[in-house]
Amino acid sequence: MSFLNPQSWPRAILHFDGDAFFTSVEQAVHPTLKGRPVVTGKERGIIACASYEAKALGISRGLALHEARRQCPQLVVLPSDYETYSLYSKRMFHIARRYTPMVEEYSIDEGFADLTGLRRVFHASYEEIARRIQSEIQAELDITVSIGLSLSKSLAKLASKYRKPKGFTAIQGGAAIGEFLRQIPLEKVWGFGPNTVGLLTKHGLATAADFIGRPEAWAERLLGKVGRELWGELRGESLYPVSTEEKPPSCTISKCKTFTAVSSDPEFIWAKLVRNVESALIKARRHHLMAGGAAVMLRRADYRQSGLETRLSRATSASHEILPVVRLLFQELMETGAAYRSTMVILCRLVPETSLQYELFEDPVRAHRLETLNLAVDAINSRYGKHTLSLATGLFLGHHGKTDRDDQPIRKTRLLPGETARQRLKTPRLFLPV
DNA sequence: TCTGGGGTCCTAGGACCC
DNA sequence: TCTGGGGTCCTAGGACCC
Repeated sequence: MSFLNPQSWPRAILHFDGDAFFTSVEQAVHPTLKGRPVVTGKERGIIACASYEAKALGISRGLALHEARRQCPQLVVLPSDYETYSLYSKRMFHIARRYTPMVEEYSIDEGFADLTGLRRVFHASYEEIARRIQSEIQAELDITVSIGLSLSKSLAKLASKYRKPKGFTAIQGGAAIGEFLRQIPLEKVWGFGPNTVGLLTKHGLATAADFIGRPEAWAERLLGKVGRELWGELRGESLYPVSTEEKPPSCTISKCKTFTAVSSDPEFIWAKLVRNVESALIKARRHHLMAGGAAVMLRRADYRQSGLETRLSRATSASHEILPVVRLLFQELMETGAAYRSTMVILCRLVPETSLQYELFEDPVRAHRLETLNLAVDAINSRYGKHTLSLATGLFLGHHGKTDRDDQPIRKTRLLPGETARQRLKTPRLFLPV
């Protein structure tokens, strides 16, 4: 094993991480909140982010609000304001992009930048460039970030978390890496979750240094591809590139909601599921996406989960088209008498909206498209019959309580216009209960 | 964490074809 | 009809992330 020459920066990867991002933005926008214990998450009753002042009083993320208020009566509780957080996020990434276009927006409050090769351009060391980015963010946005600078994304991310808030940690080459990783317990490593940590602990490992001290082949044998890659990343080999690609609109949209109390009432549970479907569809339409498949998951009182998934005969974002399908899945899944605590719907196989269905049913009709739309309606009606849509809706309304998978009216119904025999709704498949 | 909500990636194994 | 090998596609589910 040969660590890299201490003076060389084969790669200079920066990770910047907003300190208590949501509450910091709130304090920047409302300076009177500075120095006070602030939390966000009012709308959900659970703390989404706690300012450092709140953390100092023992308030942490995930805590129930009533509990937090009891502990700390002077707590300032705010609803999440994602619009503003996104705006600050954009500004933060914009500042990083003054130095390089190689910036990855990893999440709303953290990102990577590949600074490799910029020393000459800015007549500055990588540390100086990183510090400039850090101080410009603070000066212009009035929020702080913690910085990690190292040879790979995994190391940079560990470094930025090492000192917070407003931290600056650079780990370059050789002995520095080994020394640093000796202080890092396995569970801090990006990519080691509870299961992996458990496995590694069984093999006698405790720190990230222990991990990279094992042979590469050992890491790969035990943990597969991810294990080999992390092994290299932690030794300073940059294997995960900083990706500037805009995240393609996600392939799934899911909505889940936990009931305030568990329920075994099918009508109640169905109503909750319908709400999930509607909000998932609203999101889909906002992103101009249509779902080509749908899945339903129910979580039982004992937290076991089961679900069913199906493809749609064609993509849609119309609730009157999706709900009958979801109803089928729900009926198949719901066990009479069993108690449930949450429902989830997943819209999958999302594709860009082709606009016809959406325009037709959801939008105010625009005059210049009227003719096109009418033609389309005529075409659908003449091809599939005027009951095409009412069949689906009636199905949803009229078969309450039916749970037979071979339910004839359901199986035979042409759920969506445009379906062929091959595309017909497949028999739902069971997800294994967890 | 006694369990919130929204995602991504990887892999084993089955289906299907030649 | 059975057997075998090999390739590809798809899916379910695990694990992990913020």
